[in-house]
Amino acid sequence: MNRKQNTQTKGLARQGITTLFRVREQVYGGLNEVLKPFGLTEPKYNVLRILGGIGNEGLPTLEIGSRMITRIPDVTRLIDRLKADGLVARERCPVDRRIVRAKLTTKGKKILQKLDGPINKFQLKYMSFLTDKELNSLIMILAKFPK
Amino acid sequence: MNRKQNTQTKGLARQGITTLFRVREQVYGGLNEVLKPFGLTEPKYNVLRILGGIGNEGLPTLEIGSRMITRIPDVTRLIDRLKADGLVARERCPVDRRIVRAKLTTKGKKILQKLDGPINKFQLKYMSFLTDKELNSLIMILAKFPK
DNA sequence: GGAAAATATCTGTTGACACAACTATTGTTG
DNA sequence: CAACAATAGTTGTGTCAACAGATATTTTCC
Repeated sequence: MNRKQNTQTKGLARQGITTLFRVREQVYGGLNEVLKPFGLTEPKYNVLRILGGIGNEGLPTLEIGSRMITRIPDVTRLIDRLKADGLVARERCPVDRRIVRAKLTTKGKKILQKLDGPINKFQLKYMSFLTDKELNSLIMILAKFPK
Repeated sequence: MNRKQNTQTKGLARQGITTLFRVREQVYGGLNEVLKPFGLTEPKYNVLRILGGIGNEGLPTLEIGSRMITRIPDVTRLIDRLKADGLVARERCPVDRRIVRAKLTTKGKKILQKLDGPINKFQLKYMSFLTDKELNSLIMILAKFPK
């Protein structure tokens, strides 16, 4: 009986992980479709959203990296690309000259605003498969995983 | 009240997606750590697992692609790499010469066997944060999303 | 105050991914 | 049965990601 339980739990664990991966892939694809017409990818959008959520003073490179959902080891060149797109600007901190802060340009702020509607629509669309109760459960259950 | 509800749901939808992404990232990272000592990545392992789950006759390239969890547009070169590792073999179907089947080599089968323990351990480790009931709920809720 | 450690970022390089165009083979249809 | 469409894979090309090592600046500790 103990063995049976264990076998069952094993199967469930596998199934849980597989389903988690599959659904994430689905939602991730949907997000990238929303972003594509704007010339953005998920990691790029991630940075913009992080910078949009704070004040006008910007954030140091590593701080951006640590706040990202998708772990990216090379934030420098991700920001290089955003800079090439004209969406962020860089400035070296005068107090501690090791630090480089990135902040949104006007163009970056505008694109975030323009994304607001489509992103909201996307979020509601993909979560519409769940009732509010299920959505709450999902969040609660996923919150049990350690950061 | 309707507006309030709506705003709340919006926030929940955002939170649900963010948490989903974050947890997947965590688990995905854990999986890749298990695979790394074996010279594998998640997509590579994914292919091996798919080929291991069927008989000895192998599967056509596109069929492998459609069964993968992570959507990969370029299965050909993924299999190229697995072939270079000596883990899969290719053979052109004599009946329909458009089709190329990939199948596990002995080395590929062996590495899957060697992975069996570590992968099981990994799965149980990451799902140990949940009770069986929560794990069941998670699977049930995630199953509501369309394929 | 100067050497060593720590911090913050950048660069080089290699391999992997993404999108599109291309080839080869088979199926369909007038 | 010839032409066109459909199917199955492959290849070309540019971009991106991953890992390691290098650089610049500040902090720490004798």
